[in-house]
Amino acid sequence: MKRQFTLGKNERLKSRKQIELLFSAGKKFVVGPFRIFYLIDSQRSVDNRQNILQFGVGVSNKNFNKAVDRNRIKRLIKEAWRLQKNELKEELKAGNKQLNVFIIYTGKELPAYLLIKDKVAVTLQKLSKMIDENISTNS
RNA sequence: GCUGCAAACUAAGCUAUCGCUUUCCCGCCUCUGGCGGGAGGGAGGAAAGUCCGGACAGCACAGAGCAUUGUACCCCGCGAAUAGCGGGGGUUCCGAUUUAUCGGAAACAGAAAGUGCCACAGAAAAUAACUACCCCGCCUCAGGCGGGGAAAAGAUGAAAACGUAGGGUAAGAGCCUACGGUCUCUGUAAGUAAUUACAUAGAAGGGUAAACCUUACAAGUUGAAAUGCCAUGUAUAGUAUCGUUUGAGGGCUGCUCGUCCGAGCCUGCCUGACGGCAGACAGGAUACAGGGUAGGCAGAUUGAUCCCGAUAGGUAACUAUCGGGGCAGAUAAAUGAUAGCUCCCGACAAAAUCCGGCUUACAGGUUUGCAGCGAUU
RNA sequence: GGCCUCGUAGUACAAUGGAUAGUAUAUGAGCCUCCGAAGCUCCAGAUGCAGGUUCGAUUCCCGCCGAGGCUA
Repeated sequence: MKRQFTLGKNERLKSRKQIELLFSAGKKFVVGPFRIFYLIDSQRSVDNRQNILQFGVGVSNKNFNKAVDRNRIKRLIKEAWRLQKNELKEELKAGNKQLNVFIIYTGKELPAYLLIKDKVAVTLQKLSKMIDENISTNS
C-alpha cells in the first residue's frame, strides 16, 4: 500500500542553487495573500523520477516579527499543500514534466486554515493550467 | 471574605486518522543509497533582547609607552569568572515614629591638579563694585564729576562668597578673638578595612566628572557562515615592475620607540611526536588579469549538566558525598492539521555551537507576604 | 548569526544642557476676487515609551519599543 499524502525531503526544495535559479529565471503570479514562483523543466524529468514536484514556503520577516507566527503560517501552507498536491503530481507524470514551486506569504495578518486551504486549491488549478499550456506550446 | 501589589512554583490533558524530524532493529531493491514496517526521542521559563562573563576555535604575540573602551565605598564568602549572587559593615540621602531606633534607596573614587559650562532673574554666577557706605580732589554749594577703599545692607535665583557675639576701622572685612561648623596634612586611639573619635598645624572654596579630565584596575583580535578533514578541481601556472645576503622584504594590536626574522618550496620514505633523510626544481615581493567551490563528514549536542530523595557543612548564596531518573539536534531548517471529549476555553512566546548571569514579556491556577475595605467575636 | 546608525507637528528637516521646541509645506479659519488659483493674516498641531544624573534634559546615561543599513 503506497502512502499518498506525504511531504518528505525529496518533495521539498532543498538546494540553495535551485532556489536562486527559481527566483531569477522562474515566472510568478499572485493568488490572494500568496505570491507564487514556479519553474517548469521538461528535460530533466526523465532521469529524476523522484523529484517531479518540489515545493518551498517563505514568510517575510518584515510582516511577521515573531518567529512563532512565521512558523505557524509555514506549517499551515505546508499542510494544505500536502493534502491537495496529488492531482498536480499525476498531471506532471502524464506530461513528463518537472516543476519547482515556491510560495511566499505576503499578507499582514495571521490567516485561518480554511482561507489558506482555498487559496492553495486555486493556485494548484492555475498551475495545472500552466502545465497544459506548456505542453501544448512544446508539442 | 473581597480588592490591589510583590515574590515563588506551574505553563491544559486524553483518544483517533493523516503528516514531519531523528536514533535503533527487521525486510526488500536497481545497494556509499532508496523504499516499507516496528519501537523510542522530539522547543522554553524566559528558547527572546544580545546587555555582561566564559568555554571552544583561527590568527597574532620579547617588551615599554600612548591612544581607545569599560569598571569604581570596605571586608568575608559562593562561583570557572574582572559576570553575577549571599552575609556583614561604613558614608550620604529619604521616610516613619518610641528621638535613637527602625525601614528604604544610592553608577557611593577625585571639584583642594587643571580646563570648560552655569539660560532667565539678579549689582554680582566665581581674579564679584551697580546702588547705598567711607576717604581724597575738582566744580559748585539740597548736588554733580573723577580717583580710590571696602564684601558689612540690597527685591533675584536651583545655588550668593563660613555662622553668632565682641573687638577693630575713615568705612569695613576671618582683619583679630571666643564659641560653633566644613575641609586638608600629620599624629594617637578603635577597627582586617571602608571609616570613626581626639589632638596639633593649616585653609576658605558654590555646583557640575551620566562635561573634558585625573587616579587605580581590567581588556590582543576575529567569531561556529569560526575551524579541521574528505571529495571535486588545481597552479612551484601567466604578464609587468622591483629585488636577491653590501640584505628585497616581512613580523611584533591602531600609532611610536625599540627589537626580531630574513631564504626556499614540492614529492617520496622513516618516526608516537618534535623532527630527520633522499630526490627533482629555482625558488621572493607587489600589482594586473583570471580559474574553482559553496557538496559531505567532524565541530555538534553528556555538559563548569538538570531534577528528585537522603546525609553532612553554612545565617545565606552555595558546596560535598551517596542513590535513582532525565537529557531536541534540524541545515531553506522538524512538533502541525482534522474530528471528538473534559475544564477556568489556554498568556508571553520557537532551539540554530554550548554554558553561567542580567534585563524585558506573561492569561489562568496554587502558595506566601504586605496594604486597604467589610462583617463577627 | 554578528555589527552599526537613527527615532522631533500630517510630511521633509532644524535646535552648545537653558523653558512659548524653530523653518518650509500640508490641514483649518479669515481677508482679497464675480468665482477659483496665487498672495496676505491668524489658529491648531510634535521630542517613541519608562527610569536616572542635573537647578533644568530633544540633547548626557541606562532599560525597553520601532525603523534603516553593513557583513557573509
